[in-house]
Amino acid sequence: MAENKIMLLDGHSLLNRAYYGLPVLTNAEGKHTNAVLGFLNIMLRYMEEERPTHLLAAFDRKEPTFRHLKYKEYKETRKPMPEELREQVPLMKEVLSSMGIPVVTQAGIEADDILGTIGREAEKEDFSVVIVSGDRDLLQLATEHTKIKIPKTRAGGTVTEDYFAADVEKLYGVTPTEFIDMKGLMGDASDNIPGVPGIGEKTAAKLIQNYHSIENAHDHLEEIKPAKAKNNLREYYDQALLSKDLATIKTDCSLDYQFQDAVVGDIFTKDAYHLFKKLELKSLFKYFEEDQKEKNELQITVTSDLAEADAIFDAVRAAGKEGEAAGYGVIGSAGDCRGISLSWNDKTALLLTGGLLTEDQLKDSVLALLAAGMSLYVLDYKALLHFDERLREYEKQIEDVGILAYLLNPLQSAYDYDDIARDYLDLVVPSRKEVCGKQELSEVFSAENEKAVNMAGLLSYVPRKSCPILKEKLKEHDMEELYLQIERPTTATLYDMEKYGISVEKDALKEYGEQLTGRIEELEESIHTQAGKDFNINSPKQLGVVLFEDLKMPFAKKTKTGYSTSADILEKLAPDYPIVSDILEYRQLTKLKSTYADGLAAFIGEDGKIHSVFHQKVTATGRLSSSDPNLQNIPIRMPLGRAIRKVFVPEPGYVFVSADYSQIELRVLAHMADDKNLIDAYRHNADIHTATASQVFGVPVEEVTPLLRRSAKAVNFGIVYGISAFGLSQDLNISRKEANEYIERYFATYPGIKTYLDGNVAFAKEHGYVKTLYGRIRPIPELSSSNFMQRSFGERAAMNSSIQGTAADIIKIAMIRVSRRLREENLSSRLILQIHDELLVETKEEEIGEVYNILKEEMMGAADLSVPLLVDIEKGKTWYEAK
DNA sequence: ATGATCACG
DNA sequence: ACGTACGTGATCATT
Repeated sequence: MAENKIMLLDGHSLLNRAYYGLPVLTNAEGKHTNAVLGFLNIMLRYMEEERPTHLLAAFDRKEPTFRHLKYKEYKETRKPMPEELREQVPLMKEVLSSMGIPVVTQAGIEADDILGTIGREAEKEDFSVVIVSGDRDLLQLATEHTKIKIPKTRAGGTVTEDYFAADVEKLYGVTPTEFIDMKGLMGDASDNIPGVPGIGEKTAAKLIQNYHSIENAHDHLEEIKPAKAKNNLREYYDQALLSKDLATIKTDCSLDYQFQDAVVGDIFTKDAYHLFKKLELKSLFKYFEEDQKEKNELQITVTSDLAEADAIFDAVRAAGKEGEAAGYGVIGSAGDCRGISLSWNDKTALLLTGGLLTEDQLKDSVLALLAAGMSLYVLDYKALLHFDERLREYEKQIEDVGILAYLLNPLQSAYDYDDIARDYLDLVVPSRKEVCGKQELSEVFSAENEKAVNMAGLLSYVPRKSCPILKEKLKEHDMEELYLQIERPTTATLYDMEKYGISVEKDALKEYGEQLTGRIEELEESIHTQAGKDFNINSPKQLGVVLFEDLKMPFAKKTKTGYSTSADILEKLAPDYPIVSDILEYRQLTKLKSTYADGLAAFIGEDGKIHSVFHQKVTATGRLSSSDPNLQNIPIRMPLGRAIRKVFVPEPGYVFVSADYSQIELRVLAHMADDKNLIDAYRHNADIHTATASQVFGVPVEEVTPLLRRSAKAVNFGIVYGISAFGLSQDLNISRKEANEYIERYFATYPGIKTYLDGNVAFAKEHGYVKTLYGRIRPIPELSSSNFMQRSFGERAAMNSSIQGTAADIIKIAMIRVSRRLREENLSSRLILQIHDELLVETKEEEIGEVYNILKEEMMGAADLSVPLLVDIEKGKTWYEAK
């Protein structure tokens, strides 16, 4: 018969260790989960290692006191537990209970004593015992049959120290019992055990090795060698005995528990699964997979037979006639399509290409479903437009569940089928990565690959099942109009921009890069000469050492890993050190070379164009983002960088027309805050930074100096970012006190702004999110943090998000209307880029006038605010000239 | 994979 | 006392 083995967990100690070992982690609701996750990881690992038959956790009854906190004279020395950890204690107990693991707590008995008592009782019952704790105090409980496991976080991973009695003796030279006496002598500051003054670890170990107990040592007081130890032991004998008592873990408490309850069963229960799901402990989902598999496995019909496919389309169409919608997904992409996935009623089918069934046939059949009035639910509408752009004609019959999920919570990192299944269907399914690895589904797909078939089925099953749920939630949050009027129509616009791309003059770009290389080599040599040695200038680490150690420059500021060598620090040093100016220039040029000259060149396609990707489900605020390459951060501020825009050119017969909103965020703020003063300034078409300077600093407009204007501009920016004195002081290189005065004067000038921002933060604290003018939400979990820094961040984000988000909403409206006008008026000009507050239109030369009008009208008219939305328009033969 | 840095709005 | 401006993506160095 297998031996019984019980594993005892020191609840608070492990939670504490896990909390400090892992970075902050929260779920979408803002619940902190890092300690819970860390605890579970340690627990699961040790269960694997030890294979215990029994398992339980001990917690202190009340506050996560450490031992002896009840002695109030020591209380002050103990730091209070951070709120983020405190809130995880009840959570952890709930998690353990859900896994069927007993949580033992008892009034007036500390966790240590619970562990000690149960450990000894278990030994008596012939269990082998494993006690897991982050606290070395527990070592006194080690015996021949009781092992103490202490997890330690070291350089990323967790390493474990295992101690039986013999191991304790080997390490300290004393038995576990003697360990208590040793501790009584040396004390423990972190545990508030006073010990004997002047006796540290060395002396304590020697005394106990010789005399085996404090009492016996005291009996042989005269023999004790170092006079200091002798005298102190005499003088502090009572304190030593008290300390010993404090350090002793009780093993004879009266507890209410039964070994039977601690028998390890299936810990991955349905309850645990739901709790993990709520907490978004994604890394643990895999443990449930085996159990859940049967429930998740879809009944999928797989066919590439033409007649069978027709029958399926007929069935889908029939469901459509009944008012049902179908889920739709594609295996592969245009020109490389392995098949499509359809879900309707409770059926799922894969129609594979091959034989008589072709990609075009499948596309046509799906289009026919739409033509018959059927609605389709999809995971990624833009991707499907790339597959078959005729779908755009049926936009109103297509729902993009990825977008819906993004609107409901824009903070998620992904909105793939598995994320939506998990979040809205309570379904844990293998992720894309698990099924395909680094490859595409179309590459690994075959009808025999069960996992791939299942995943392909999910591509239509998940959107069909989840869409009604998502739409209901969208309604609850009043975001239906945002979705229908703004988000859904935006998708096709982005598709168009991706498809058209932008032409780039390859040779000019190459020459630009070569020009840079020449200067970079010069600088590199100069820097190495001045430094007196060769080093990698691109390595902040090496650079920091050269500047602040070798050359002993001042203003050394540390980052986590070394000295900060950021531009704002280097700029302060540049006037005094020529090498620093060279480094700054070097940095600038290598950035241009690697990211732009070389980086962009790698994306030029056979058509001579760059087709960047626009993301609609990425940002927290509702802005778009761009990648592969990012065309929203092409240089413009510095002349040399700006020059790269010369290589972006329109197609022959076209010019670029660029239209950008003038200070849209500040105008949005003026409107939303309804601040009379700021609204007035905009209505009078004032230079807003000058007007702000004049009012804030109390000087007539004519007397506003460039410096004052610059300061006012920084304040205006700061307001939009969620003002902070520190941030402003950094930006303007002034003292924090001065920055504070600027801010106060600003708020005195524009009291409506202050009221609005405060109100926004208050709303966010109450609801956990902020809203834009068009109802878009941005959750801000940091606001409930007890950590000052995080909470402050949350407050700034609350102030900024509704402004930035509303501006983003407005620009999307403008984009939709501009592309609609261009299309409806049968113009050849097309919208090709959006850079947050700017639209770039590749404009046929004969259409310049019309395009100007369309841009002005639609951008200015995109929103009806209490201030005018001004738009600056320019045209040019390159992007450089159009700005 | 993560952090530092820097390009843009 | 705490230590930062808001929102992105790309690159390089380093673990």
